Amino acid sequence: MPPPDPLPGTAYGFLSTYKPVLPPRAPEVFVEAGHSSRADAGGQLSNPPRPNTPRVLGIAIPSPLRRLFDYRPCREAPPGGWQPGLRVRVPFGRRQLVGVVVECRDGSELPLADLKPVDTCLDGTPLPADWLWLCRFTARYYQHALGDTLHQAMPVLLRQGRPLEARTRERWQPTPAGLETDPPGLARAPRQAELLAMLRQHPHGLGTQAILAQSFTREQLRALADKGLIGRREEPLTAPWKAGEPLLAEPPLPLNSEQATALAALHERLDAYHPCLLEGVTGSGKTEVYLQLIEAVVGRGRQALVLVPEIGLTPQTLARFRSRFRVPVVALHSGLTDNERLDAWEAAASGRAPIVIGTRSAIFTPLARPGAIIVDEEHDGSFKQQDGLRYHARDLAVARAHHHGIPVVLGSATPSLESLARAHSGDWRHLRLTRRASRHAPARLELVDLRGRRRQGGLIPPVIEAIRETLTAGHQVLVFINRRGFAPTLACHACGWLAECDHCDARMTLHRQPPLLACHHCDRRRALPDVCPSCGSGDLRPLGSGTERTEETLAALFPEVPVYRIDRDSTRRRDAFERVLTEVRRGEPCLLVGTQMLAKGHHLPHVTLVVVVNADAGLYASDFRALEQSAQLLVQVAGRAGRAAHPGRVLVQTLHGDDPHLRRLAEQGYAALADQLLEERRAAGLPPFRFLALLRLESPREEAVNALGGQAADALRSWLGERGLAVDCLGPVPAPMERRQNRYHLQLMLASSRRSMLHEAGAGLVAWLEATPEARRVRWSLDIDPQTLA
DNA sequence: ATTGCTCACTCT
DNA sequence: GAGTGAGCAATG
Repeated sequence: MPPPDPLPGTAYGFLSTYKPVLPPRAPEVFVEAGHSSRADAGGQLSNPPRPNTPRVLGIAIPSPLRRLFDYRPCREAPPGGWQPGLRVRVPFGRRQLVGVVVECRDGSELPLADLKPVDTCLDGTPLPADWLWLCRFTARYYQHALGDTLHQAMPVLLRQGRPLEARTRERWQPTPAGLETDPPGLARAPRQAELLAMLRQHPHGLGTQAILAQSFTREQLRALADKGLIGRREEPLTAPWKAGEPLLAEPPLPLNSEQATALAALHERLDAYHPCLLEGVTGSGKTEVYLQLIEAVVGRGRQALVLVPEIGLTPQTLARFRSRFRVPVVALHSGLTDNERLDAWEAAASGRAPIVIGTRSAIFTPLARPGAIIVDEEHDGSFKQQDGLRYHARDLAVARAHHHGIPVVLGSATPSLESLARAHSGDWRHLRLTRRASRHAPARLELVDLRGRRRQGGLIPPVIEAIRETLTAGHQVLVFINRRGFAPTLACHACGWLAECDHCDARMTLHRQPPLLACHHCDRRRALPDVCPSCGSGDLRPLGSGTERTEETLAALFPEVPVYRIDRDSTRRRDAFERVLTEVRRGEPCLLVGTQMLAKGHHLPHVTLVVVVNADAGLYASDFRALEQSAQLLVQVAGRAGRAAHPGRVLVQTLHGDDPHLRRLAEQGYAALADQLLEERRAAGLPPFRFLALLRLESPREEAVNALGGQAADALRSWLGERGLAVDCLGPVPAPMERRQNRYHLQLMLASSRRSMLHEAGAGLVAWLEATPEARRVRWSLDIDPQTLA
């Protein structure tokens, strides 16, 4: 029986039965461990079951090739027999690669004699089945090569063939002989006697690192061990938590009635697939609901996986989880070494780590006893990978929860329209938290009309006045401006010349620290010209404002108050950002100028005024998600204001103060705007009411992309017609920024209200591209459910 | 993706 | 005639 559709009506479920149409492939024959093999067929009951010995292994190779390669098993079979999920070292062309067994069969399209044997099997037991399932699902859903998917979903050390085993740490403790009074053999060894005395104070033993830190030596340890006075024990780095031991290190916070209702709803179904949208305004206590859900899940001996946006895995977030629980909280973030990452993966896979928290790629962490998946700030764009394997971790979380039959909670103050549509339709449970802990209603957005006003560093006089009042009252001000650098570009006032990048269809951003022109699309840099390169005039002026210019203006206007700038340029040093935040949390009046790095996640309790320098930048972008994303960002920024005892103000500068969308957001809030945007999306036939796939083509040669784009569109259209597929094919059209890094970008859009048809069309298109010689000279990629059309 | 091969073209 | 680089086919 096929599994129920995890996303009813919009079907991920069809993937479980879907077979690509082109190119023809041998049917997947899946021989599970312990089943049918010729060796077993004639086996006698009295014999122990012989390990499964297939004649052919279908192996996924780390390469972009969308097919398996067949090998013969090596002489030495792994202890449990040949099974999908085993890593093998294989000869591939002139190289040796680490691949993964995906199929165990008895036949091949090729004569068996033409197959090379596997070199060695690297695993005693297969990599976790849940992980393999997720990778296979991902490869099919995103139409990506399975070998590459598996490769990317593995920690680096596993890719290199390192065994998957728990790293251990040595612990030393006294033996019974060492515990007796006056053990022999130490009369002339005072340091050894001291070391033994120290170890006798620690009945559970001490780690080698701790002992060496006390300036004892390995020789002394070895000498005591040789005398039989101390013994060595290996223990895993992450200690297992045993059911029944106390789980919490500190008591849970009391819940308000909304939180209690939400938590009760989650408790109702902990043993089944249960997708929930937790829509909670900033400061309404979503995290506490997560923590108490995790408590219940771990209390039942299961594991919880928490996904957070890239920017959200801060030391504070982690500290909150770690201080609540006595059990280990394993964090997966970009700062880990390869060894640490492997340890974390192993701890999750073995079940020793009850709580795993990480960013996008953490969705591929195997879990021995999955109990719940939580996606915090589910609307955040960083959950979608934007190159290579273009997966969406939130969507995979839902598919994975369905596979495991466990709850999945998607939390946000500003849910994506996709998730809202599912919640509205009743497919997902909709839980709401509307009350802030601080009693104040969330700050309203006040629109401030920029038209015809003199601006200083992007700010108009009444706004500067409001900043002055707030600082005078002893509070902090956050100025949000989504543009790095000093000014968006440099212009010649004599001839109208603008600083443009040679390699992209984009203006170069003017920076002052250090002074240069930089392209934010290709990282190309140029020295500042003294005179206009076009007409020789000296009248070159910055056009518009970025963070540096606003910082400079504010520093000049308010010399008595510190101004902190937070953007990618100012926080390049690892801890710079954290240092500023620590300083800001002390509560002295100050000005914060920053990009969206500041808008997300950070608690800034002393900020009572938020200024948005220009709301229009994102609002009128051509992308169909621009409005949704701008609204989410504005609400997130506004959420920084007035979290403490003071209600906050949010001033939003705009040239379009009468824009109906912006008005609706300001007057009625995000949910009201979201409802309207959903209606507009429905009318326009856009997601979440129809599904998109975007073929991107890219080449240094403009003619090559244009020719291929036209051919692909023609081939696809006639193919769609033949098969009677209800899929629209739009384009080819140049990408919004056609030339980037001297490469030309073209795209072809596929749209359908039926996921299965879209998927079939995508598979057909990929097959055509793989069979078309011209496509080899153009870089192409198919983006399923594209997040942006850029 | 990576490798090795062929063919054409340059420099000595 | 050796040296180099673009284009291409194969990878089990």
